[in-house]
Amino acid sequence: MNSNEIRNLFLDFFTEKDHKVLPSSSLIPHGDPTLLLTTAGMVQIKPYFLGIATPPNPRLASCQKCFRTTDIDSVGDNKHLTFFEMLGNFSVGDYFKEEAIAWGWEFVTERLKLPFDKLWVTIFLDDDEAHRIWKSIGVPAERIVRLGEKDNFWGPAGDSGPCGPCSEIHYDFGKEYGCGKPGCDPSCSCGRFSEIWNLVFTQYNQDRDGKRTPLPKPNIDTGMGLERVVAASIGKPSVYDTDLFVPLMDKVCKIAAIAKIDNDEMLRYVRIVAEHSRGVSFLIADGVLPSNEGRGYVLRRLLRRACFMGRRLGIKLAFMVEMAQAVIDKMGSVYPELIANNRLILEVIKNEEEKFYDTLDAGINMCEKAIADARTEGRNCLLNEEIFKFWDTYGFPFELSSEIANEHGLSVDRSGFEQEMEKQRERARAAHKFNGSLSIVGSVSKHDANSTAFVGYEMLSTTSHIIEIMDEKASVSLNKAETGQKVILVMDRTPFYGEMGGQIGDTGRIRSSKGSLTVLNSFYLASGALAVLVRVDSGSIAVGDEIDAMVDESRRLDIARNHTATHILQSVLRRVLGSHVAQRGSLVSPERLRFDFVQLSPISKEQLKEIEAGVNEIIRRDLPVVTTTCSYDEAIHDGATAIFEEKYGDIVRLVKIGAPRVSAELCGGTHVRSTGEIGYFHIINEASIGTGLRRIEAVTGRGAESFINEHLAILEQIASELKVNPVELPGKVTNLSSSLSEAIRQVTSLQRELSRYEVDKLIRSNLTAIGGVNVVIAYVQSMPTSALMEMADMLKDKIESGIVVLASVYEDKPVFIAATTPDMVKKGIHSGKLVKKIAEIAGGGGGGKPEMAQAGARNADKINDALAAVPVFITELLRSGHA
RNA sequence: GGGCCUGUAGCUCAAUUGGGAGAGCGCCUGAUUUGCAUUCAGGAGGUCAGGGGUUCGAAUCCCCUCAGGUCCA
Repeated sequence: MNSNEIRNLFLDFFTEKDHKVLPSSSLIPHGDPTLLLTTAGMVQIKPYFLGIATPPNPRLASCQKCFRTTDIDSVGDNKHLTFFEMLGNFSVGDYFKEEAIAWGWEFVTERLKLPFDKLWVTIFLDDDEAHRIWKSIGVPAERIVRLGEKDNFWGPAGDSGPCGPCSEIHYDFGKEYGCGKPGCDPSCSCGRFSEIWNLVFTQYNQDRDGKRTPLPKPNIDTGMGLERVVAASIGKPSVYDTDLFVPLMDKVCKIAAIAKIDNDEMLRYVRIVAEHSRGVSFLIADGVLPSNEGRGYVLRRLLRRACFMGRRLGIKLAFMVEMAQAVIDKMGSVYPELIANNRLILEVIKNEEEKFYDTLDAGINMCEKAIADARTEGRNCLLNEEIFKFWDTYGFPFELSSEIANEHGLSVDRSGFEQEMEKQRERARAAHKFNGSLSIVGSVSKHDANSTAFVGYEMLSTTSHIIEIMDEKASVSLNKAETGQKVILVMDRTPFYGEMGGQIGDTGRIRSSKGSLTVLNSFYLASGALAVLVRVDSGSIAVGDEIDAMVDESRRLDIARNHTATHILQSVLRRVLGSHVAQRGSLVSPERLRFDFVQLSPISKEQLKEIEAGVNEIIRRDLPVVTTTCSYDEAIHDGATAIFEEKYGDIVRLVKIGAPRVSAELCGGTHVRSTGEIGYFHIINEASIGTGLRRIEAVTGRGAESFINEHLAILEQIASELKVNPVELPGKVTNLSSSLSEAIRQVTSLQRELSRYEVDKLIRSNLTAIGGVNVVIAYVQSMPTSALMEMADMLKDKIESGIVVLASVYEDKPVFIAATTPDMVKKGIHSGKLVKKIAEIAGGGGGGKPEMAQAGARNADKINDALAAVPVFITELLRSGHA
């Protein structure tokens, strides 16, 4: 049986057992910032298990894309993978152990038709119930193995929460694949047994002290790795022998011109390239882009490892693009996101692969430099710290450093390198520990999403009742609030839009017979309740009060203009730049809108103008904006743009602009009725916000009006300052700037002229001889240090041999320059030492080179004293210099 | 989350213990008129990533922020 058959077989089987099949969710877990990537089938089920959300059906099944970074170094053996597909069936408080075990066994033996005598099961130490059930369906006791917490107890995630024993089905490939020891069973890690299915019985809740209490409604959570099951079904111990990998490995061999894989090392490299090419393709398809942190770094590391392994196989050219295309061709029919993002995937890989080769080139240079250094120091090895630094700081692989060193007859020390690596790991771990566990910010709210009716789409004011009052942090329940207090309220009906999908929350007013309140913000609490933050302006408010709630209408309309404009912008971006443009973030506030999206190449000024004009054209056509509700499937079938994954089975809200439409997006936000209401759209900023990501900020309506007015006012102010019409400004500014630089040129040249004149004067009036040496000491007019130095240079030229000391005041501070001709330097005069002594008298210090030095000081009134001391210093220096 | 490295002219990079911001390539002007990067002379081009601090004085030292690279988790 091949992978497609088994995938379908599984989902069909559980459909028969009244399970609802959920499509795979994205590899980027949405709504769970604590998770880097989707690591198991239960990730999208978790909210149902925790009771935060209601499942569409108590029995669920899925084939889920998963990605685990922990096994990255083990990839290439028979069973570890980074990217894999996980089949699973789930019971949310419905069936339990009995059914889970029976169905698991039925599927494996009757549908997969795995030979009965090849199957073993493991259970948790004291789980006698599981033992009884397995035995009752016919598994012989000698093939039921009891294992400890490490293997057969799941959870809790973190230090508390739901957890329970689990039970695994293992496939026995036979003695010839194992260690051959007599006691060999599924607990042995020799490779003879493969864990194919893990059934988790979530039946306890564990508190912080480790105490477990039974859950009233236990859950079932199972996971079966598709790759391993396919391997077992064809009786092969390696996942790489399945139809999921064979074509990819053939492709690697073809590119590397390998006729036959004839050693273990080569096999491992081929496997890694094939495995990683799947991972990178799927990550990019789900919206991950290379970066130096988080998910992006996982992607980058995977791609670079694959490139490096390819290199070791003798592949000289960039090849990962070809590999990715092979993955897309193989898996695209099951995972359409690969096909939808085909171009993006190839382009990202191409860019990243090129960057990696740059890193390698830079590394080769560093390495050769280090080898040359080692030679000159007479070493016959490269230092551990050096090689580690190449890897740690510049990403240059150890293996390459080692190769290059060996070519030059130098040795390297692998264990030393590993030690440095371990130190690095230790540092990271230590830093992690102190951080502690994150405390989840909850609220005391007893309400959830169903407690409040949101009527804000149809009306901007309504009567309603207060059903809950909490303090500002939602940590204490209150019965009432008085004037001056800031509290959080939940109402049974609300017109206030809670911050969601980038659109910020409404503000407004609440009035009752007893009080008057200002609504400062609207948002959703962790419980799902739609709440408002209010300030009690006068009177009081209590639970149960009837109130009138009114949204700030003009602000709401500003927001609506920006939100509808955001939808138009997205559709125009796709038209102008291409269909790869995908939303990565959005902010809709009354003042402006911000839109982040995937775009690998920079956007030209012309394109930006075209985008802006395109949006305004749609605004002027005054197209109707229509919102409808329908099922998720209908919407997607209708060609709507989904931004974040909606929950399966949800009724979604679809916002369509125009007919024939220019945009259709799933969106819960508030919009204008027709595009003409937006008035005018103006882009105020466009910038890169990271690899492959760009951001556009824009204003509309009133915001655009005030933006343009402000800018026109600035123009007019400048024009009146320069006494010209605004249209004449460009010419005027060009003239001004060129005449200014001309003036500056003249001033510097005149200054130089003046200095020359001054120099001649100083030679006549201030040249003295000290101990037979020409010395010029002068206090000159204010000028910057560089001008003083030029003057000192001129004086040196004139006197040919001797010492020059100049003083001046620049920006209220004394400045000293000392300059010495080369022959006097040889006689022991150091300008730096001299100028330092001089400046010290005026409360400063200085230094410089022997020929020329500068100093600054604090006391301008001491300059004359300082200069008076110069002859003494020179005499001293001359004496000690001669001695 | 924790390290390490980098940020200077359009590009590639220098700048010694803190002391006058530079080179090569490219660009502009003028000569040269040539075997395919001709040569020569002159010129423009810099918030030394940004902000704060230490100092008489900071590209240089310290702190923070931003951006890029890289490793570990």
